Amino acid sequence: MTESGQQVEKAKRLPRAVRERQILDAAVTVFARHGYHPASMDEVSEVAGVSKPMIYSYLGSKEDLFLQCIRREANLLIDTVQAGIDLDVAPDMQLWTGLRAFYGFVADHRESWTVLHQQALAVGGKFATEITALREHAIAMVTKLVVSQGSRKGLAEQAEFSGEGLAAALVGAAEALADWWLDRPDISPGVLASWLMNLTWLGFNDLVEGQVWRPTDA
Amino acid sequence: MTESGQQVEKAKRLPRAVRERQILDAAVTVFARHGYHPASMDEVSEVAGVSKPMIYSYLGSKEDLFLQCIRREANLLIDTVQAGIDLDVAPDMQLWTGLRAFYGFVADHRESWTVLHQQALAVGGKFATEITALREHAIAMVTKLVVSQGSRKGLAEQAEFSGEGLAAALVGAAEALADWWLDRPDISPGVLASWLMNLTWLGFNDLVEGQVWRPTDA
Amino acid sequence: MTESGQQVEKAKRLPRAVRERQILDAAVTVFARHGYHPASMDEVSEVAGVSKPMIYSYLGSKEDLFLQCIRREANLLIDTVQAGIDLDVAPDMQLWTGLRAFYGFVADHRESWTVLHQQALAVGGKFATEITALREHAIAMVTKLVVSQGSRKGLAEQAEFSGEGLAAALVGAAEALADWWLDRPDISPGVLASWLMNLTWLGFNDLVEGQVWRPTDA
Amino acid sequence: MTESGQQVEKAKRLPRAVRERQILDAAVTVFARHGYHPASMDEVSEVAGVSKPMIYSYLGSKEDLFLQCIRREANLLIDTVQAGIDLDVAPDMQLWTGLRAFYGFVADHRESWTVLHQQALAVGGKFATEITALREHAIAMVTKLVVSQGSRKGLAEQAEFSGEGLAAALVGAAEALADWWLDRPDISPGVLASWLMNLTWLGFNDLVEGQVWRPTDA
DNA sequence: AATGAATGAGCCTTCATTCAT
DNA sequence: AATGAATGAAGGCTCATTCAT
Repeated sequence: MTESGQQVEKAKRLPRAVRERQILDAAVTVFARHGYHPASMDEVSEVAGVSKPMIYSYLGSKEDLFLQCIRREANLLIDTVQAGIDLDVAPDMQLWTGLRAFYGFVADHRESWTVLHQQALAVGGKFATEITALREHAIAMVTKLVVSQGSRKGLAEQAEFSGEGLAAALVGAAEALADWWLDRPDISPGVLASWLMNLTWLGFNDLVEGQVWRPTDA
Repeated sequence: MTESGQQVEKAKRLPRAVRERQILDAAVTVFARHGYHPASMDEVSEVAGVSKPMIYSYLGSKEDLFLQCIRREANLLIDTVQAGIDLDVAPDMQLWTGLRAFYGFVADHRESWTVLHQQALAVGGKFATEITALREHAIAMVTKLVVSQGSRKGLAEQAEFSGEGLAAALVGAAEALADWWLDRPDISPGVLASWLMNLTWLGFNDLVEGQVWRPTDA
Repeated sequence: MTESGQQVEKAKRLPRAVRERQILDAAVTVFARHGYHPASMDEVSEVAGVSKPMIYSYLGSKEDLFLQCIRREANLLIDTVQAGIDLDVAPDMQLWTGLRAFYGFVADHRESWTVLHQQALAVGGKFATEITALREHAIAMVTKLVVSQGSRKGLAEQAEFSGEGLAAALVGAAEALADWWLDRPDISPGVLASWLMNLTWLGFNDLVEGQVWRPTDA
Repeated sequence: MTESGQQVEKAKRLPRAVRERQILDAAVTVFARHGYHPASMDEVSEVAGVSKPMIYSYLGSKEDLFLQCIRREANLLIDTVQAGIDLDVAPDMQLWTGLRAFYGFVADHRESWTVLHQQALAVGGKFATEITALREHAIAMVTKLVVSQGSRKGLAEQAEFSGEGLAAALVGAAEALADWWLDRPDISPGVLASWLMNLTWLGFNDLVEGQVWRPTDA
């Protein structure tokens, strides 16, 4: 009050775009904290510092709000991973950089990851559809890498294996490791990614025999 | 009438244990159908064919009820898998038989699996704790196999890998594959288990080069 | 307490049918007092001496509740009027007795009449449909009387008049007179009915006998 | 720019009177569409193409707005009917021309009629008072005609009839016929008016000439 | 042993109304 | 003069839980 004429106590009357972001941020926090159903619009409005009618006016119903949270975070995840992949290197390195970017995202956006991974699926309906699409996106990316590696090695796909199945397993392993990681924050994203590479790309048996997969460069 | 004090005229009046099973069965169905929060005690009582006060009298609150569902199904899962593992064979075969038993359980108890895997975690609190314990049980089992295989091969655990981390990833992959499988019922449990063995035990790269892991006997 | 062991303070735990009647009675009162939209379920529950969940459990939503009020009162009105008509007398006397019964109903059930006449139509939707049906029932009854009187007098219906239109006007006049009457309670139902008979029946009789009023010029 | 200080660049900035008319027009439309309570100020502002604060600034609260709608439309109705009556002709012709003008108004201003007849009464309070006044105005006009016709015929008002009651019935019949007419637009206002004249005036004339209908027995 | 009857509490949603620009 | 931004207050509806029979 002595140093600055600027009063901060009333930061009201903000433009719509800003408020919408505030609300979505708050919603992600609250949905991550309680899950969809137990989360109350009251708590969202409180955390956002905005009255409930604004939420309804700007973002629509609770369902709409949740959906927009999911979409925003899902897109952020996709963009982050895609930006982290170096397309000019060998398939294994592409996978590794993608995984590293993925774990980076999880570390930087724990709430987003919680909402996407633990909450949205359980609710079902439109939300599960959205998450399923996200996962299928990931599986498709991994499948492409797997197939391209197969080609490089001059191998036609073996009938008894499903590239998509393997990719689904790999993606599931990556997700599970992310959850496991949440309580062990002292491990770096790169290390996690390496574990997965060694487990799935190289195989446990090779590991046992002393072979280790390592990033060629970064 | 002379031989038995039990009268037949009361089709009701079932012994407590039977009622409790009826109720738990109904609860699993309803929780799998809607998830914990949206599920209503009314629907449980309706599906169980039992009035609501009986549920409260026998099994306690909604939270208690859900907890007992989880525990019953978790124990069933553990028992089923444990019963499926042949302890007299090599570690890889133990893992394979365990996985096969796991997928058998998922196929035979879809509702149980849905409740355990998709719902309980999302609710958090005591429930998540319970599920986490279940998963840690699984991880511990797998870790033991992994370590024992390492010993057989005369290898000290390498510092840069966490047996538990690898096991967590493997368990996660197995769970993810179970979900992926729910929409593709034409694949047999054994085949799913083989995929996982090849992906994690043998490694994708070995696969590509023509090595394939196969069950030695069964 | 000294004179009677009977405690009246807690008249709870009544059978469903009784509660339903209590609730409907209260609802008619409240809807008549405020109209459909401003009426609150809270007030209905308060007037009924019953908690809100019972209303929803027994009668359904606010819309359902209103609809059932309308239907109950409409049927009561129809039954009352029909019971008041002596079918063995001449058409004019049938009309008169019907009107007298109608005004008797309005006098005895002011709230019912208010709900039926002033509120239900204004709300529109299903409710207006219901009221329209009631009115059409009344118009049909009157039309029958009008036509039978025409036949008695040996008159084919004249093309330039619509029996239904005349009946609608007559019914409207009767309703309007009922409203007008609400603030002048010292007039007896029979007198009101006589007024209407003199205004409309005498005119109608002239029509039947071939007299027609026509504009003299324009 | 030299001749006029008014700039053309502002398509907005309309004079207050114009804005008020816009708003009232929109309000009549919206109130006719939904009724008073379900109508929202948002919809009014949207239909009017004017922001909500302007409505409050120019016309006050929702209640004020509705009241001014009613008053404007009521005055329009009164003026229209009064303008349609030829005061130089016989009473029956005056009534007929008045009715014709009334039905002309209903045909030309359905929304106004809906608001006045179906909505305003149901809301009660000030609004019902306003409508009651309108109706009493109509009844007074008709009563005057009725009495003047009685005088022309040299008849003192008979004690057992209330000129006002008869007029109320006639007005009610006219209103009811207007509603009935809304779904049958192929009939001309003049024909409707004729029906009413035949139904009520002929009867009234008999009354004036001493004929009285009486119940034969009860 | 078993249940119909009953409710306190809370949540989603909307609306009339005003403030600050 | 004109409006986007903002909210207090209230209403419909549901649910887990218990009481009295």
